[in-house]
Amino acid sequence: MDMNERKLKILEAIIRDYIETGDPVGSRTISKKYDLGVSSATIRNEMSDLEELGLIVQPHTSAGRIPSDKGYRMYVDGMMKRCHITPEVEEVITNLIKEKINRVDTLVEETAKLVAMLTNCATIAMTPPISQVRIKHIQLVPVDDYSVACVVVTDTNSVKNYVIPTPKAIDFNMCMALTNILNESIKGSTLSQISLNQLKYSIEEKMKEYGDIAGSVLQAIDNTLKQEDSPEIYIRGANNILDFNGMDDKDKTRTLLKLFEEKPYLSKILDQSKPNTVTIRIGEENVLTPMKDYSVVSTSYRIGEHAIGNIGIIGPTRMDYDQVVSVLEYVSYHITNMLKELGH
Amino acid sequence: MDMNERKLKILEAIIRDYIETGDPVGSRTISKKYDLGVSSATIRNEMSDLEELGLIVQPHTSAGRIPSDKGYRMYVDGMMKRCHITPEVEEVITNLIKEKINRVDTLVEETAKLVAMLTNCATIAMTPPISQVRIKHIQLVPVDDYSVACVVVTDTNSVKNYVIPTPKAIDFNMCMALTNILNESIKGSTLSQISLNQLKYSIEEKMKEYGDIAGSVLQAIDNTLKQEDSPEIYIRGANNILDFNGMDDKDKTRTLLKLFEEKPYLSKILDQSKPNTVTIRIGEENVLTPMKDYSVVSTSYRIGEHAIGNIGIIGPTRMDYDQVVSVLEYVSYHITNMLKELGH
DNA sequence: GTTAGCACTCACTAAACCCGAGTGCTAACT
DNA sequence: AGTTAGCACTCGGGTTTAGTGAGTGCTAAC
Repeated sequence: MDMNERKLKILEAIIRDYIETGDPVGSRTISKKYDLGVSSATIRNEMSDLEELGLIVQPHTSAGRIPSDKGYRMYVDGMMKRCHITPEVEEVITNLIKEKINRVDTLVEETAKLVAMLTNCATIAMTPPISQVRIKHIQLVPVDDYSVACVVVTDTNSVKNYVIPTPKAIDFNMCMALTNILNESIKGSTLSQISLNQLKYSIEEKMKEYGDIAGSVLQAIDNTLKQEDSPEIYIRGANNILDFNGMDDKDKTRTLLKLFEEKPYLSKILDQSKPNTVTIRIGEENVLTPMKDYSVVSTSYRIGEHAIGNIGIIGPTRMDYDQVVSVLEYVSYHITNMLKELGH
Repeated sequence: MDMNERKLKILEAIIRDYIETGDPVGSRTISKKYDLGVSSATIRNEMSDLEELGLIVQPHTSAGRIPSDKGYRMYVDGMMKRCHITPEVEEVITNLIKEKINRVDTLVEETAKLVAMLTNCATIAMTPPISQVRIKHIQLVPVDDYSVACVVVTDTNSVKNYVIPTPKAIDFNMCMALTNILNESIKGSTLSQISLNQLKYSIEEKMKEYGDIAGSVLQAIDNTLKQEDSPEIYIRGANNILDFNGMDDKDKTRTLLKLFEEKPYLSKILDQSKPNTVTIRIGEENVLTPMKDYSVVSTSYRIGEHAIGNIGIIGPTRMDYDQVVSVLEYVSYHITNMLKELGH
């Protein structure tokens, strides 16, 4: 048995209707609401085939059909339509980006909020990890005898700081000296391009008067930056998960809420997305077990050439894929665009 | 009609039992489980009085009684007992504090997590606002022509940065010059003690060669610091709110979840707490409307003399007040203690 | 003032029941 | 061969009914 034009149409009708209403959809509904020119009996036969193909399932005998993960997959691969972004939304987005353009962190945070509002899904957004963005300025500031703050200004105009324990006492003058040398060496590059360790010898050379301290401080900085290369992660619209499960399932809701407090896990969820496209993982397609009950749709935006941030949503497998994908595409496209100049 | 010894005992029994079981408690239960030496009929009469006094209520005829807000109030005011912190918990707390002592931010975050775990309530914790902590070092770093980053190292060894738009172009040398002067003036003080505006004239004097730029930059810094004087706020154990309402009430749960994404609101919740004590607001006692369905228990910890951070929990009015108060007291006492040296 | 006894209330549960949406199958029709 | 009408059957969900038991309030006796 094979797919044919009519089967596809019926599948699409089932999915559209189910996404809209949330009720299992029966043959009669389709023959009435969607104009296929055949009777419900014929549709019934086709539906029986679709079920055999694993594209739809029956929650129980004598109920209508609902799409399976595989059915949704076929839908998003072939039948999904981009949907229209209303002018009002468009305006909100552009304003948002314009206003916040100087603060990438808050821009991303606000974007997450917006996407959550538009999609009714829990939205995760993260800034690029520090190692991927170009560094405009780096500054060491003494904190106490055995620690310095390393302040990094990126070309996205966000400022990060790291408190770094140093192996040896370090004073203000030395901070300044090291700051100067560091800036000369790495200004305009990303940390993933330049390994601080490579600089070690040349810097020890230049800072002879401080002995081997400079080198070991550098080492400490390198370690900390590598360890704490974690981006900012925002989650917004968490309340939407209350509608995902048939409310019976408090345990699943709880599990999600707990995960939302684990930043490393959130970044794992978004890691799945590939650059320049919207990635959709439906139900069982998800690698991470707790996500197997949901769909994850994610994409990325770029800042300049290298820096890549992610944004994505978690929602029920029964979600309005058309809309979600449209929103994400639109948002990521615009963030990337508006930030283009910053990263050249 | 008046309270007497026996009525108090009965009230206490009702509250203890209800907190433990969650079921409305009847006269028979009390006469069996708690040894008051009188029959259920007598207790019944007393309960009728207690109800008249507004201390307990009946969810419906022919159900047992449950405490009212007023009843809980009488309980926490007079009958609550500190409860024992188990040695294991004690160890966890001390280890936590020892490990994280250098990073006040993460210390507070981890503490919130711990408290959430121990109390099964949603826990909010916040660091002191920057204006309250002593400043160890302040550093201006150029970001682009029209903005500088102001990096503030506090005597709690946490580092904050603020990106500040400047009215006029500002270069590296000027940053350094201003940095030096600022440090001389405000090192060791808190921003609430010293108004940057006071410094304006003396600084313009010292930096004559830059014209009035220094003054206006200072102004900009002052503005930003005042505006963004917001502390870090952490919320942990949000999932616990799923157990607060009788699951029927999805709306209330949703409202809470939404609020948890509004940092200013969270800080408002904790603002209610008075220094050096554990503050308890039961149900209707809360000023903030959405909190009127819950109890908020909060306290503060100190860093040095001035800096005050808050930590508190939101839970159902039916919560184990004994335990919650004990945990909060213990935790705040220990944070304050361990951080004492830092803030002298 | 305390207690035993008793009638009454009412939420909650389970069982019985009905309804309707939906299916699958068969037989007839094109 | 594909399509359709007709029909028996299934089963989830809602409604009704009855029963149960925890708990109260009142009264009368101790």
